[in-house]
Amino acid sequence: MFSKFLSLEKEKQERILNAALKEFAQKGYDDASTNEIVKEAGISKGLLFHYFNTKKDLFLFLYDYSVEITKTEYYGLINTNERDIFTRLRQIYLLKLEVYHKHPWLFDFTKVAVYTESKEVKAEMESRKKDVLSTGYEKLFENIDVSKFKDGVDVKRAMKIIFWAIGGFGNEILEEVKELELSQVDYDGILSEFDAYLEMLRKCFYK
Amino acid sequence: MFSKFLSLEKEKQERILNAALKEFAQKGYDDASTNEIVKEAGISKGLLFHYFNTKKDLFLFLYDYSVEITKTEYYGLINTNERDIFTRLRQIYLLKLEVYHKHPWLFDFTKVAVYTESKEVKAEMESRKKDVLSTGYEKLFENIDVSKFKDGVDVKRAMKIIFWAIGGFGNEILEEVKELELSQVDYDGILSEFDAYLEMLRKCFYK
DNA sequence: TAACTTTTTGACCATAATGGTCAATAATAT
DNA sequence: ATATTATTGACCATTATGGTCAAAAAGTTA
Repeated sequence: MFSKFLSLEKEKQERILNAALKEFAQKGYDDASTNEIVKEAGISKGLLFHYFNTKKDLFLFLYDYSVEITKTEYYGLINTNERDIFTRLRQIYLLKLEVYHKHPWLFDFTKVAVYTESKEVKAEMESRKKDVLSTGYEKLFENIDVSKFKDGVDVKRAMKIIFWAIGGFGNEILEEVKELELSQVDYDGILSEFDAYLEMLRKCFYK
Repeated sequence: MFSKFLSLEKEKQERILNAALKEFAQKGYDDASTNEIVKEAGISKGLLFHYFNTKKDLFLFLYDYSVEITKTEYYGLINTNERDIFTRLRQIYLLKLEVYHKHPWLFDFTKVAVYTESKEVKAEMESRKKDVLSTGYEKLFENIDVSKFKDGVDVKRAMKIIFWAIGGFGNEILEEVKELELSQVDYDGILSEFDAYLEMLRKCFYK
């Protein structure tokens, strides 16, 4: 069905995909404009509809594509054998940073798609959401070794604090990094800053 | 200039204001529709333009209104004499929850307004931003008593962690609470949950 | 070279939505 | 009953929408 599109060179595919993800992520299904997408992607109107019949088909293709990427490049790579929550979350956030760089609008798009209220696509989204991977949020905390926490610490709450703190740090970094090229990012600086925070939290909650 | 609008009954004013704040907050200046606003506010098209000449005037009025509210009902009420960071942030977040309830779209709108790229209003926003109140973020941490922190703790980082954790908690609550009526909100439950988190953080970082 | 296939274009549709107007109606005050 | 004010919504020109399609450009095969 999308074979024509899929046999394009990767670079062009990505350009179109990114443009479309961005537009939908920013405006939602109804308000997203195919004109904007083709302008941003640098292709003609006709070509977009040549690849993806309709706006709706494009949207649903993007969703399936996003789920696939999320599975193979994010959730699928989370190592649930790592039972130390700090090491685990460290790994996960580095992963997320990478995915973010390769697909800057993927997470935003997924969120918009899942929560869309648009009549045109809601039904299709609803049926897709049924066979979705476990939310991932659960996966973050799956099989964590709780015996490492100090006695008397409410582990659930502690994990939430850790989660929020890392999320806050992550968002701050993401803001800074969003515009930059991968090569411009000071990975080492970010990492040592990150580790300083993890170390503080470890001292707070671990034995 | 907006005297006609300002002499309306408060209830109607609020209805119009909230509808407009919501539409602009959700779609940004360019994509916001005055038709949507009047529909949501339950007034006729003509009336909106009778009160606020143009879409642009409405937008700028809303911004000034938002700044005013933020000043008088939020930043202005922060007690910087309270030097304990936990007590301070506790107070601030309760305040924020209240403002959120009275004006659910105010914070989102302000953000959208400040970051807008729309040609129609960018210049006016730029000049307004100059004489803006200190960002508030600074005010959160102004005059905090750092001597209460454990020796050897990097206070700056600790405060960030505290800030992120509270922000995370706050957002979670906001999500839950957004739709509800003020009377339906289980303030006591939220508060005791909040206090449990604050207590944990206090144990982490205070002497 | 020429014939044929595939990819790509953008001017062009009907339709719908946009910000804004204004004569006319309804509500209120005198 | 008259004058004033508040409110309506059909209407306007303009712009944007998702989608089409004949034709041009690029690529392939001979």
